[in-house]
Amino acid sequence: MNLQDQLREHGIQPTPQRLAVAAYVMHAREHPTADGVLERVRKQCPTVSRATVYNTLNLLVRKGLIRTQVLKEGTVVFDPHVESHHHFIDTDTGSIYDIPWHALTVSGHATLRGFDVQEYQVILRGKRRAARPRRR
Amino acid sequence: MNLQDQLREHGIQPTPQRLAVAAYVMHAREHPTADGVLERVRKQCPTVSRATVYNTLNLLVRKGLIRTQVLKEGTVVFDPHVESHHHFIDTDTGSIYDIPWHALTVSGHATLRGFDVQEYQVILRGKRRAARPRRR
DNA sequence: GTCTTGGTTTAGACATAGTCTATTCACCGT
DNA sequence: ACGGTGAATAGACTATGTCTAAACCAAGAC
Repeated sequence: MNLQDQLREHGIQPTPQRLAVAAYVMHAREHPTADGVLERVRKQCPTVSRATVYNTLNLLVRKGLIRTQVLKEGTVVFDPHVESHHHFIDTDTGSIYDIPWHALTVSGHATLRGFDVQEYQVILRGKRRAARPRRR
Repeated sequence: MNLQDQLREHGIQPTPQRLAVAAYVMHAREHPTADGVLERVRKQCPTVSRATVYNTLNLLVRKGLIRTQVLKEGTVVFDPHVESHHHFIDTDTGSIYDIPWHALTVSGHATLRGFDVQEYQVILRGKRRAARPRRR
């Protein structure tokens, strides 16, 4: 399905600016910040304003196409991966990696007295290990 | 042990301003922000500057007396609880609660390919349940 | 074709979190 | 009293994010 129809299905009028923002953020792997999206989108659409990018990102969040995550100091990051998953943060570079939901198991959250847990995630911090050399 | 000696033990010259900041933040239960600490400390020490509060908080973090946590949008919060623990965030009020380390168990983090996990915590979100009425 | 209308985009003002700098202040040893 | 070291202060500065008012644009009514 093309992006234009995907926006329309969620009740979002597809404009060139919104398409540019959505095209980038919905396929981003690096958990961009709003100003990161702005910078990137301006390469293709140099007249786009900051307000439009912020408005569009918030709109995409309200419509459930992307999520925000509080993982960096001082700024929110956007994540096109809307299903539950965990995050690993490289303490050297600040890079954020998605960890699949089923890679980790958390127990005990259902029996916490006085807390009605609706969602949770594990935040891991450490160093990215060099990928093991692939055998030919 | 009194606070003054505690600061000195960590190589921090105790000044009235630093004592006021430390006295508050080291016993705070509500995970205050820097500006929250400023506001509170000014009640007792109205001439204290923003820079001093920020400097002191950062100093206490560097010396290991408190920690920062990235749990709120747009701002860091301070936590006097320096040992590993988890956090529950009330989605209605934004209040943050500490969850003891042993209340939850996470498995799978040791076998993640390509990630050298040094620390982790679980972030839970939901609603605080009314405390069960205490029997007299 | 022109007018109107509703939603969109824009620039810039505003708000808040946090850092930095230059000056002033306070304490200590001489 | 004097000088020096570190701390505190006010205010400038940067960055993230929101808000507002005006300009813009596309679609339908005439």
